[in-house]
Amino acid sequence: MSSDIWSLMATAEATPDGRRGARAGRIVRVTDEAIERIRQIIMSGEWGPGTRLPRESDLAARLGLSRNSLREAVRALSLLRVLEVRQGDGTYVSSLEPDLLLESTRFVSHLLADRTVIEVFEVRRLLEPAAAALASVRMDEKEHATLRRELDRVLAATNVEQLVEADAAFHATVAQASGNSVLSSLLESLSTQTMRARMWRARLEKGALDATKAEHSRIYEAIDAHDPELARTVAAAHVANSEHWLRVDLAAIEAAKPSAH
Amino acid sequence: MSSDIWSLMATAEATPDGRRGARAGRIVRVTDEAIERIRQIIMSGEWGPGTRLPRESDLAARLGLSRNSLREAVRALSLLRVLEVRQGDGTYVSSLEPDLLLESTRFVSHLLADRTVIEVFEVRRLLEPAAAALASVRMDEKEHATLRRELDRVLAATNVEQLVEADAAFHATVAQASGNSVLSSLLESLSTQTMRARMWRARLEKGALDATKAEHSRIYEAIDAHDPELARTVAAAHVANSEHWLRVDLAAIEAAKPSAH
DNA sequence: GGCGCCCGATTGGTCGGATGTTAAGGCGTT
DNA sequence: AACGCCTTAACATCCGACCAATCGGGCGCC
Repeated sequence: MSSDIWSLMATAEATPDGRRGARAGRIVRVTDEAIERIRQIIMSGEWGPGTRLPRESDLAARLGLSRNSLREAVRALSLLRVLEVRQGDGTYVSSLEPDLLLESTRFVSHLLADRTVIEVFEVRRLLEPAAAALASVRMDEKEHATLRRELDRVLAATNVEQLVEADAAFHATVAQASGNSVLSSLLESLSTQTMRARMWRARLEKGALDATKAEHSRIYEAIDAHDPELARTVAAAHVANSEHWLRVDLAAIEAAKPSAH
Repeated sequence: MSSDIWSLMATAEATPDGRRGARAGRIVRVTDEAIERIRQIIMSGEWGPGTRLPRESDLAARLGLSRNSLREAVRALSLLRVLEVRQGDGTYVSSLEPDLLLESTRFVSHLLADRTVIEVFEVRRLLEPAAAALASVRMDEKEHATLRRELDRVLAATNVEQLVEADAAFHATVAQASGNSVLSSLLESLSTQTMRARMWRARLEKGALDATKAEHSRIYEAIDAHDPELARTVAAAHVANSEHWLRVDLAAIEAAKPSAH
């Protein structure tokens, strides 16, 4: 029923002999239990952002497992940006800011299959216009100047590499100006470099470069005019067009394949 | 500039003596390098979904590190649902389906601070109406009957636990019926149990139970009528109201706190 | 043919130790 | 007194080896 598998993990106390309570016959790996225990401690507030954890051997003793197994748990939580390990110093709870935590989403989004990349794009189509609309009313003078520079870089770019880089920076600036860090982090996580490269490659080949650059100008102008509805509209149009070029590239790849049976 | 820190990791070949190329003086932990190497191998297509990896000792040798360090890397990728480890059998690449990969997002969303939970909700407000609209035109007869049952469970629920459970199931059904697995996975990841419990608790205390149940009925009816615009509207209203009750609960918690300095 | 036992393969977990890195405090110089 | 160097203790990093738990398949027995 409930799909929150982590919540189902046993949270039984570690017994003195190091064995864990195998509730209902379900065996639990000590490392997974440690991961869950640490998460619980953080969620309980006992360890807030920036807290320094006990040193590995002490924490291993407290959780009732070996240092090596604990290290597996710490490494996993470190990849999720929940913990921050500094060699020679100690292990700390990260700031737990959304942009940090949602980096893990970026990590896995690179691994999505071509089929699901289209679905990712449908989600972007929902988020990007909202971010542009928010940015148009919240953006201050400083961010404004930055966006103008990013736009100029997009307009000046000529090859795929430059285009991808400038395009990413432009959209990141808009997203961050939305004032919603979850929204901007999610948006950045869902926009991978490979995806961007595909789109720009297709556009270059089909001679759609100037049209796309013009779309960026329209977004900038709408935000510059503090017009949220216009910003929403032009951003939506831009994403829809981007999706089109992604499909073009995907179709080209599909056609090039020898197509198994 | 570029925030894709993983891409910046050195991908130098492991040298015979096990040391890694410390390019530009930057030290790289062997485990982090192994994580990146494995990701690269999967992205290259050499290891597709379901592929069985070489056994730990062989893979450790190939990547030029010890079995213990490799296990840290495997454990981390296992938490991200990229790898699937079966004791006594072997380690496999997971299906890499979005619902699996995005579970990591659910894991970290539990750790977001109260302040950012509001931001999460603003994102849900963007996604939920779209999911309802999609569901209203794509949902088939079977899913339809399921949704009807889930609605009845919501209407029959009386305490917070039942409400949270039934509510989660109802919205999950709608999201999955949208036909976009990325959208539904993201939506589920952003809706934590604690968040739901807070909202329902506030609604129970303020006597807003029947009104909220009616909102669920409206959503069901709109989908039943295959009316996407109506579904979008009632879903948006529902999320907006939910956000209101979340704010009520957050304010109550804030007021209860002794307020530091 | 079907059932059950056994064995090889593989991951799970632990231990002890050698090594490199870091922060902090003491000490000398300026 | 202020600054910079050096020592030292604390800590994470990494390794090799060992045994336990588990799974899957093969073999033999019924």
